[in-house]
Amino acid sequence: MTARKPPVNSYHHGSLAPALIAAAEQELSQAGIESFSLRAVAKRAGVSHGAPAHHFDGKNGLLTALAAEGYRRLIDAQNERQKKAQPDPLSQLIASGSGYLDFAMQNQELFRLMLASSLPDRDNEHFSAVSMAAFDKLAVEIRNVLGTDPYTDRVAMTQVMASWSMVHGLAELIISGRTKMPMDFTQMPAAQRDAIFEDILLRALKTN
Amino acid sequence: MTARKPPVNSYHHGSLAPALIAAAEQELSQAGIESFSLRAVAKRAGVSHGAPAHHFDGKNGLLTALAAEGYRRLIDAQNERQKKAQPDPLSQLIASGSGYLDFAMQNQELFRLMLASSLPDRDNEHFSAVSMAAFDKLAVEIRNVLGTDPYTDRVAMTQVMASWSMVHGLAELIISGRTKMPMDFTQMPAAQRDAIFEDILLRALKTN
DNA sequence: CCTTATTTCTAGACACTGTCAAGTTCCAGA
DNA sequence: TCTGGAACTTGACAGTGTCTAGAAATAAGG
Repeated sequence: MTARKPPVNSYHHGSLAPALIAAAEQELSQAGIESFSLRAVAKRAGVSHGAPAHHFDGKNGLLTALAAEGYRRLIDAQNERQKKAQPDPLSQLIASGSGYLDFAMQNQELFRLMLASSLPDRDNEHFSAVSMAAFDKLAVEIRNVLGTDPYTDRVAMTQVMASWSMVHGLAELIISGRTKMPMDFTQMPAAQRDAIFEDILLRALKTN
Repeated sequence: MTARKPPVNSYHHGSLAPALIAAAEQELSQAGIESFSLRAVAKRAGVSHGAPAHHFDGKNGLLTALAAEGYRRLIDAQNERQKKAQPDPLSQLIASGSGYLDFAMQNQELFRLMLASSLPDRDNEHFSAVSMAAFDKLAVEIRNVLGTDPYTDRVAMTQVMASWSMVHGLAELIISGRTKMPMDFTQMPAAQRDAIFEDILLRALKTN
């Protein structure tokens, strides 16, 4: 239960696991998912090529842990936006979506790993817990807007799916560079971008 | 300019390129993008492991050609839906979206290759031509609904982005199995599914 | 303090991958 | 018939993830 001792020699690192996660994130953002290499991560962390497998049970295990960490930071990014927004339910929902887009644009490869890749093990305990927490967050926000609980009301759950689809689709199109030609959001003043995002995200709501 | 002769011997296949594309699609749908293997494609087509590289200039080349073929069939799937729909612009737009979802659900790995992977070379001539054709199709449908051209009118282009985001996000969430818990579209009567899809897709439209 | 167990990490081997260069087989035009 | 070039094979290469055996360090028990 006590904290790990600091590294005292060159053989035993002391706390390799978090160091490997950090190295993996650097490697992921620079090399991309498709050419992500376990051995490159090991080299980056200064350990032998077999070390990561011992801590994370293989490549998929490391990517699963990294993706779980990503979900925590996705929720952080959403909370960050919501703190600056008006407290009414609708503003909070829009802010949540804006945070989703912030995270996607600032962590493109990590976002793709979390949501568009089949490499992470979705049955993993930590991963499914934190990804369900992200989903729950949206469900609560929708409930606050509509006044009905998505988990019991089918109309509200359809609203959840619509909102999620909209924000997720927009994120995917942006980070894959597919919006560059029609309207390049990444080269746009933040205020203008936010306004368009809000316009688009609001459409997912069926309030009548 | 004459058609290729049929294969007359075992050395020269005669028309290996399309055979490799077909083999690649089988391999893709069964193994998935992440573990797609050029050599497995070669084995499937009954040729040596170096043959595919000669025709498609490497793995990326083959996947690029396959993704381009996928776009053609995506457009086919959309047209198929539209033929059965009412001729008014709004019904045609919805049908186009439904065809998009049909294709995604029936060709999950191919869809992911086309739209969520960075493996295909998006600067490739054929690929960019056919993917822009798919985009143009949506732009025309939006123009028919709104009466203004997205390429000159910013509001209309925002409408294009919203519609695309919505249908694309929904497709991604479905094929990655992320809608299974809240509402499992794949285990649903087609009519009910279509109705929900229409409900969701219509939200992207801002008609007031 | 010494011995023993256990965890952490290394090192080597294995099968597999994509790519490249060189060689073989076949076709087509002169 | 000859010759150039296209189609395809073959072998080699560096790189990958995973597995196993072993070395190095810490922790536990006497």
